[in-house]
Amino acid sequence: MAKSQTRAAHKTGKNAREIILNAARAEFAEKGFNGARVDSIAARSGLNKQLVYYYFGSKDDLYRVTLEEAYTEIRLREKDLDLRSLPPQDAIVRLIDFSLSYLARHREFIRMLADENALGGPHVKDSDAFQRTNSPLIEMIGATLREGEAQGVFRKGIDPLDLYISIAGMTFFYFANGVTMSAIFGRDLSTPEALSVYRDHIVALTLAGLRP
Amino acid sequence: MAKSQTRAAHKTGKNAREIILNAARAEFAEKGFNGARVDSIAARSGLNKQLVYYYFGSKDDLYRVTLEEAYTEIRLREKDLDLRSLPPQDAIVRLIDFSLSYLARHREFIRMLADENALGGPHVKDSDAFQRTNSPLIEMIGATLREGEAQGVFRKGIDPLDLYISIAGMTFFYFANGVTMSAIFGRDLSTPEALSVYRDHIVALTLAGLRP
Amino acid sequence: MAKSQTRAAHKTGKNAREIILNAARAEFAEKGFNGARVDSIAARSGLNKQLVYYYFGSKDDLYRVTLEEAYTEIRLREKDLDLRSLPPQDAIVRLIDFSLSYLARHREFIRMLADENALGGPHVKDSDAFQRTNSPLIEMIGATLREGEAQGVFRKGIDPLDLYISIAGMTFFYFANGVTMSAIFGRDLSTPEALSVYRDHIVALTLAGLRP
Amino acid sequence: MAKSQTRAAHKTGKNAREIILNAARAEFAEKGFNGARVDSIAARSGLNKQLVYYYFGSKDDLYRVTLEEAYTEIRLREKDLDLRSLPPQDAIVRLIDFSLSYLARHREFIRMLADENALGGPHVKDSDAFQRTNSPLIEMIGATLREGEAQGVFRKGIDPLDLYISIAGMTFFYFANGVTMSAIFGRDLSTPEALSVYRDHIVALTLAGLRP
DNA sequence: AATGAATGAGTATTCATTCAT
DNA sequence: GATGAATGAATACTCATTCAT
Repeated sequence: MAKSQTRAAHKTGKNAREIILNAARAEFAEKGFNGARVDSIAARSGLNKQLVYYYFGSKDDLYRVTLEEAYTEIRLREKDLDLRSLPPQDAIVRLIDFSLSYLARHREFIRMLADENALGGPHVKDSDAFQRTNSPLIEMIGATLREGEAQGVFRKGIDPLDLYISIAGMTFFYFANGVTMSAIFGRDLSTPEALSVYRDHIVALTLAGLRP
Repeated sequence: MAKSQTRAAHKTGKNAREIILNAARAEFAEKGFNGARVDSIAARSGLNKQLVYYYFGSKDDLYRVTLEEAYTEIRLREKDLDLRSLPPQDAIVRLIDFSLSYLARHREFIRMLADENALGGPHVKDSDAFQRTNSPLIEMIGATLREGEAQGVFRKGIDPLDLYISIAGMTFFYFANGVTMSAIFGRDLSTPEALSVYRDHIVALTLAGLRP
Repeated sequence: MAKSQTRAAHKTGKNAREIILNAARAEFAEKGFNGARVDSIAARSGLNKQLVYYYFGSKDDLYRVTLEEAYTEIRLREKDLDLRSLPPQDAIVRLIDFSLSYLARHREFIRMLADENALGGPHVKDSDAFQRTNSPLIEMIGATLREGEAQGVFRKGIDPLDLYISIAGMTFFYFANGVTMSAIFGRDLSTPEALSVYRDHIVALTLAGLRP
Repeated sequence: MAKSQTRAAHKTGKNAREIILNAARAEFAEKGFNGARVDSIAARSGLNKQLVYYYFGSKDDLYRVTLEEAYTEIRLREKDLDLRSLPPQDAIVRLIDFSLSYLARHREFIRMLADENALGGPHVKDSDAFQRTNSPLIEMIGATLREGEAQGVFRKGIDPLDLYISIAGMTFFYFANGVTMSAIFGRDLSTPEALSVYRDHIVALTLAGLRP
């Protein structure tokens, strides 16, 4: 498989850099930064270890780039959300659903984010890209809140970043800490049904929580 | 320092096992499971590496026990919460405040939990202790919700576990992912003021969110 | 089992020293000197590790004593052979059969002897006991050969030690190197049938080989 | 010395793999599998420890390959014996002399074989190479025996493998267990004279033993 | 751009042995 | 005699990184 992937890559003109990044994302997501092996990333990519160093310089740099790419991607998706075109309450629901579905589909993003934070953020701190990829989200949420206030459906004085953090917390935590919670509370949270029930719960809680 | 710690331990009758566990908690919290070094744990404890193996058998087992102890401790504190003695809304506020202050004081718990989950829960899965340390919290929250319903201050049909997860999510995420969020949104979330503002936000959101 | 063995030992008055020696023989035979573990010997004996040191001082000394005991035992059995009471040719057959059956029953003796020799005999060299436990065998074989010569059934000039070595070689090697030989030649040498055929071969070869 | 050996190796085009194998053979022969140290093998080779793992994967695998190479070499020499070109009795003498001189010159082969068998053959069992390196010897001995029968100089019905084992036993045992035998019987068996006398003994015993 | 070979510094774990009681 | 606790010195094995081509 590795071999054919390489060949395919050569044919399609896909460059080695991108192939390595994909392999790195998978490896880092699975094992964390410290658990990941450069050898393993090379093997996953079907290329050799030295190319990893040729393109990325070090394991730390590779991790940083992988993280940046993950953030870049989610920022792109957030732009598509277009919350402003929706009635305020629908906008909040869409935001919650987007967050849940994106995280459900991108476990590797959860893993990398949790890992990076658990380690104290050493790669984020070294990166300019994070500051530059200013999220449009806070502004969009701010506009939604103002519109909701104007329409009388939301309370006044809600801080958009705090709201974002609370929504992100409720969604991220569900996936990120599902393993220990399932173990402790004896309820399987990984089923679509459990997720659907939880989604309705946080939608209701948030919408009601924003009412004047 | 190491020597005097050992001597002090001997004087106070504290046993080696406990000393090692404390050192392990600090090391694992700081570096994560893979980043932690058994050598470093031994050095922190002021004892030698072989004793770690004498008492715990392996790095994995030591991690598991450390995690179990951390859970045991939080369960003890949760029992003291005594939510039933409070009016329903006050009980929810106390729950949120407890969660925030416990996590603020026990960053090592956050780190270990995030790390364990990021790695897929390998130690939790091997442990019977987790299943046995049934949390009294969900039941307490259930009673609070029922009382709130009876008094007409809470909506019907709220699932206590879902509520717990959403509160835990909002609080845990704030601390756990603070590093990347501060970096991306350019607001320092680690100040007491920022925390206080956020606390008021989630208290308001949750209380309003529970109203009928 | 370990516990009951200890208790049994105490009841029967069997002393700890002997129990440890039995455990050591089994462990050394199974794993060789370097592969054997003092911990494992203690566990097998049902006693604790420190007693091993109390009685034997070191792993090397324990090995030496175990080897000496093994030799002492085979010397005792050799004395019972009483070759002198048999006609010369019968005596040789009895010698071969004794060697085969003793080795078949005492694989641990084979293992320890092979191991000690493979390591260059470090324990034998430190032991006075080996020199003192002068084997009666060579003298018995010498008498048998002289009697055979006198009766005209054996050639002259056969050295009893050389004969002993050749017989010991043919018998010892069969058991000692059976594993590699079975693997290489694809014939299972561990069956009673294979042993019986081989026994007849070396009896015939030796008796014919001694004829004038 | 180590350095110059490496350089010399590079100059002569000898590759690292072969250098390591030579070092391994010496170390394993001297200390046995469990007594041998990977560090020591690396030091002997003048290369570093990690290369040992790069080329061989593990200590066990290195041992297996070393053992296979030792067998491969003796098989090559056995092919040169060309017993069929000799009169039957001379062929047997040549077989005995080959066995004695090969073992005398290759003590490391004796040590490794004894060690492997004493440990129960763990490496032989994992190896396909042993089964594949079918020895030509048994067939050659078989042909010699048939020719001897035809000429009336050998008895009928002698099994070639049994004969091989008895000869191998007499020769191997002399070298393999010489240390303990010298210690017990008080005769130095390591002198050329002692060997020469023993050689004549087993030649005479075997030839006479094969007569009709 | 690409790769087989090589290495410094570590990393969890083991083990014979001793201490203190 | 007997034992739980403690330790110095290894020991097999790993891993990010670099060299040479």
